[in-house]
Amino acid sequence: MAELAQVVVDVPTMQTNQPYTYQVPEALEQKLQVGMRVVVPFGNGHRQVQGFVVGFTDASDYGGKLKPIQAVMDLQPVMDAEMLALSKWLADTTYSFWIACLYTMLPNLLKGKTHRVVRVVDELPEQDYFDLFAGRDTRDYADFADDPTAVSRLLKLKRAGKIRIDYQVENRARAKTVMGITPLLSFEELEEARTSLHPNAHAQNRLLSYLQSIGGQTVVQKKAERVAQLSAATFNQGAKKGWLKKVPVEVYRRPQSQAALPDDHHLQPALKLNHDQQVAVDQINAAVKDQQAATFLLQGVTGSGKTEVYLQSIAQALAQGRTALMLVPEISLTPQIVNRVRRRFGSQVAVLHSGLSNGEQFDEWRRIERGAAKVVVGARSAVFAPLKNLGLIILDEEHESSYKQDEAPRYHAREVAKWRGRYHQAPVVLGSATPSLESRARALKGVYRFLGLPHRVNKQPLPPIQVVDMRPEIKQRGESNFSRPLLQAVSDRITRGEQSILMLNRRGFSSFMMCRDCGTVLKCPNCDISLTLHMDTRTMKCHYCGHEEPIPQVCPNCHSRRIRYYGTGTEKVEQELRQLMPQARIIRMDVDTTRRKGMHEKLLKQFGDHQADILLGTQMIAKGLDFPNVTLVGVLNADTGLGLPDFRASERTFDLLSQVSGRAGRADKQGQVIIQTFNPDHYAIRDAQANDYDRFFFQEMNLRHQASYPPYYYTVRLMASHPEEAVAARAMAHIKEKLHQRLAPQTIILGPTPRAIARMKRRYYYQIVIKYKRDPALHATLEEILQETQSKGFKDVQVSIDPDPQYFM
DNA sequence: GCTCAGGCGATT
DNA sequence: ATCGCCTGAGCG
Repeated sequence: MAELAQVVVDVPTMQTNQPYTYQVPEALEQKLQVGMRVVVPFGNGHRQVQGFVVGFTDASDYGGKLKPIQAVMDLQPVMDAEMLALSKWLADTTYSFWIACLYTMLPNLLKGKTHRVVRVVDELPEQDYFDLFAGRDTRDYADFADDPTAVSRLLKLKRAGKIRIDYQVENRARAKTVMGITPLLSFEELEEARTSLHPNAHAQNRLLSYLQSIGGQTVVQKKAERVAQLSAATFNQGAKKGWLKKVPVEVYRRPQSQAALPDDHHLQPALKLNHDQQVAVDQINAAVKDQQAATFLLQGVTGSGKTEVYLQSIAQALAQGRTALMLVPEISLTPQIVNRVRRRFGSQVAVLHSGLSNGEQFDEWRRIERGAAKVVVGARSAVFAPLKNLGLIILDEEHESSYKQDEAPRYHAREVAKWRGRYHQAPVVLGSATPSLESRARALKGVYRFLGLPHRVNKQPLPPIQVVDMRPEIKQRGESNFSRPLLQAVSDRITRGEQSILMLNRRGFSSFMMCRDCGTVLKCPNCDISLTLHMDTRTMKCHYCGHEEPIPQVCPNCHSRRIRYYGTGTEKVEQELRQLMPQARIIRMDVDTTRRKGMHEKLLKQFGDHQADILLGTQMIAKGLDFPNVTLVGVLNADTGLGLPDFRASERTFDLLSQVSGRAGRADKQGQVIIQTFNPDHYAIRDAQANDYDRFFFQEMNLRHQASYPPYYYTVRLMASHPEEAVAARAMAHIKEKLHQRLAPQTIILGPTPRAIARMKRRYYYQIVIKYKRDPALHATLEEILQETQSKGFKDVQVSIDPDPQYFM
């Protein structure tokens, strides 16, 4: 007796964050299933919204009259039981709206668009009818949206009952189709048709033979034209004569880069494993086979063949009839690893990442959902890939902070992966050369199972790392981004026809305008941060709100002309490098040069083809690249991140330096790494130089222990904002008081403090950081705070909660 | 998020 | 008395 449906509606607010009960009209009773999207009326007026059916019930304790579901948007559920349960868990643990979690887990196209349509229902004054409707009866409300006078006139007419505003939810999820043909006649009938042909009708004759050859199948017309060497006109004639019919055929929009890959008959075979790799693969396989939801930490130095372990483990999972999911930090950054998976597993691989168009994303999702793809490679959100019967989940570079989403829902892909592993009784493999302290500590405690790959596959030593102290360099030669040893090394490579990668660590860094006379720094009018100089557009930009203004000629404060830019951006470094080495060919890679789609791949390809001697870029060049001709890696400023007010600053610096060092000399040529720093004695730099993860780990663990930070404590960050600073501060003080009353005495509450960037988008931000080991009251207290800050005492105060934050700025 | 009702001051 | 704007409640 499932006649009432529980629907989560697309109204992301605290108050509506619960399923609403709707009647199921008789006509929909057979069609409707849990996990489908529906259109439901919601609220007053003619409003309708998209929603998700999350359950059925036969009774409701709601006092009012139940409304009926208006329409079903899907033929098949878009969420199965696993995904629904996961969405609920996600909402719960990240303190987010259920509806937001549902959308996060699905392709963008499944978020319906609502249109508002203005409809004339009664005689209008001539003037209004002419001005607003131009003689028509309906118009799209969006046409008026940015014309305030028109909007107010419309509202007046609406109050007078002359017009209505209707809502329409548009389902944007459509499969792409191409024209196909299906023979309508049997072999014999086609033969019969042939006898009545004019002797000169060669083309039609060939068409008949072709139709006979495909035996009733539907074929894409373009393909038929090619195979049978016929024109579209002949097919049209065939259709007219009733030999065949034209039918739309669903096709998948495949990402362009996929076209160039070899077909399934030319897949790359597995490589031979060394002993350590074999041990790792065996352990993982055993867990897959025995359906153990174990988490493995696979720690392997650069070049130790982690990827091959992943691939062979995936192969085993497939051999067991199960599917596999492999996550990589940001896929467009690592085309090489994606291609390796594709070359091994061919067309059963689906790729999901942010560079796909909505259509491509939707189609890859459908291939997975229908079981056509059994291996999924993707970035963070691919952790929600609708694979059934998962046998193995891999997170490569598990320490990467990009696995944590920095907007709501603030989930960590690692935790979602572990959840899915438990659900499917499948192992999760976390791989890294420099595991996060959290993961390594868990491996030490036996919570994760440790697998080590301490040796490089090619037995080559890691490249020597030279640390250059910049302090004497600057003293002797004045301001420069390049030390003499680095310049010498780069110029040696150019002489030898080899290549160099130079990395500028830009974390917490920007080029800003500063007046040399009065010290005024050009700041964003909306946010409390300095504007960044962008030479390409010749503007000053705010990286937080997008505000843009021309580069000033004079200081806005003292009108001095001596206003200059300050700091080091890749553009400025490039300029200096061009001056120092006019003969060098340089490719610059940063957010500016890679903004356009496909530029990333293009620049990397250019560099790979040796069209440049130097690849100069930000962190984005540190990961996953593998160019055999690169024998020098230089880090221009190793320590800009060290000074940040963030307990993970050292860990990130160590990771970055270790990571980037692995980029030198991976083939037969000996590589070299040069790190420029003002802190040559810092343990993160020293240990990275010595390639000593363990020493870094224990030193850093010590510090975390003393300061009660992860992995010894968990952290949660609470943020509150308001256009007025005092209101934000007062709200936070109240929240702190509440936390103090409710939380365990061992729990540490830091703050409230203004955030490092205290004002953003015209709002003032305060934050509280909670550190706890175990606090049974925490979850309920935070939920309560979210509820409470909806009340009138907290008008316009926005509160957000970030569990396990990756950044504290 | 959006709408409507009720309250209030401004406008005729 | 009427209009316009703000605020808060409720949405099934």
